[in-house]
Amino acid sequence: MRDSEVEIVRSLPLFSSMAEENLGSMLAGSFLQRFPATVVLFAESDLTDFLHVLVEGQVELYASVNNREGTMTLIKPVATFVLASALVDGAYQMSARTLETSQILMIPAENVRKAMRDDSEFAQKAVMELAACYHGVVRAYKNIKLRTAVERLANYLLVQHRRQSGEGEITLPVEKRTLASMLGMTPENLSRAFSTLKPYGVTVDGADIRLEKLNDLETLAKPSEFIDAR
Amino acid sequence: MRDSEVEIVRSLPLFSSMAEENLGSMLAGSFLQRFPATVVLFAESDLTDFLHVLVEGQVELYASVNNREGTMTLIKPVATFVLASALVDGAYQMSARTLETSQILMIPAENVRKAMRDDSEFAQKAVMELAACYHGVVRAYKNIKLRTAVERLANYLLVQHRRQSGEGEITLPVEKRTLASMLGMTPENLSRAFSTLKPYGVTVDGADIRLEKLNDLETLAKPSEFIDAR
DNA sequence: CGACGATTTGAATAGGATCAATGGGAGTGG
DNA sequence: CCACTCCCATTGATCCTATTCAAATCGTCG
Repeated sequence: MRDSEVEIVRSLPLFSSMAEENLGSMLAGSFLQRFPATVVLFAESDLTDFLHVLVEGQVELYASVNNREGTMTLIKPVATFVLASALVDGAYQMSARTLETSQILMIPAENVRKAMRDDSEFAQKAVMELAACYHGVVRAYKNIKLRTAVERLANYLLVQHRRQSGEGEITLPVEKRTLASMLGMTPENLSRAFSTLKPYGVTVDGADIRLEKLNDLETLAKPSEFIDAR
Repeated sequence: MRDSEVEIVRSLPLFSSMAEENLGSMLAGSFLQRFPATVVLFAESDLTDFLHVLVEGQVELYASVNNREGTMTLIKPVATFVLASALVDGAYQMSARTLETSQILMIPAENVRKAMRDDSEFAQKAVMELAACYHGVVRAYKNIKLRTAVERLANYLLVQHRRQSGEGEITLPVEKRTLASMLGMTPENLSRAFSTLKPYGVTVDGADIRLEKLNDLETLAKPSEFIDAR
């Protein structure tokens, strides 16, 4: 591994306060791999070989039941994923695929578990990271359980607007069908949800969305600090 | 705190390998409290003062949006809850109420955070516990996102049957309206879901349920190792 | 016994999914 | 460069699932 790659890892809060030697030995046997789009990285039933660090590109975590499939979450660089699975030494619990060409640093799960045992600083950070992941899923769970499809879309748009700070204009970071799946609806229904939001100042042009009545949209969406990410 | 109470705490995997002195200092300032049924213990926006250990009774964790409300999970003795919130020193993220008269051991969250810093064994266990909690919510999320109401009920019945090992007979451990909320539907819809399951050998008599065609029910439910708890 | 809440049932409605057909881009190969 | 193909997105029609509103029944507890 190159120094620049080590730096990327080091820049993540999870690894920031790890002792140098422990970081080194954890990264031994790790490798950076490049994947094209649409590649399945692992299935939910696979044993967790690696903690993944998405360095570039985009990854979708999804789950399947029968022949239904749903997006659990989207990963953007730079971030780790499947930390919980890597730490408990079991199945991944979710499947993953690339949405774009991606670079992923793969750290052997066994190394991560060893690091947790040997480096108490890292264990602390792992606790914090896991707690944040946990609250993230709790938010997603509340979102789908307590809101309608239109409300979920409206809140999604508001969150994106805050993140992109685009002054009334945002660009969807994923294909609409992926967005639909993440929001727990069909692509058809997402189209209709956008139509429903037209009276609230939402206009759509491909992936470019204009939000011209933010106040009205907020009135509809009723965003909540305990569901919507900052 | 009495020795018997310390023993209860010690019996939980989370605290099992904690050094004696650390356990002692963590429990300093803790107290066992008795609550009647239907008492709100905290709201999702409250700052997390205590890690809770349910010693006896039953507790519901729930969330509210607008004036909609939904059960997130049910806690049964002996178990801790809101560990993640206690560790990160923020809001609870979920509200809690007792469903029955309950005894709850309340451990100051600050003590828990200190224990995590001081006791590396405890930090390890916290990681494992959090990872398990995380996977628990992921399961719940998949369940509600990928299954219909009838499927969720069918799988719930099968899980209860396995747990109660009642040879074709189970008893619902909660009121039907609470079960409905946990399964993400209205009480009316739960009634109808039970009716729908009649052809699959499910007969209802109050809280007593008989499952007379387990194979048919499984065919309908299509249980999944990665959604349904063991 | 009477009151209250839980549960059930019925009817109407709403929210979403499915099926089908059409339009639109992006990429491919001629 | 253009025609072709493929997949995404949209729209319409219909169906199904689940919620809402209303009313009746059942149980429990004071």
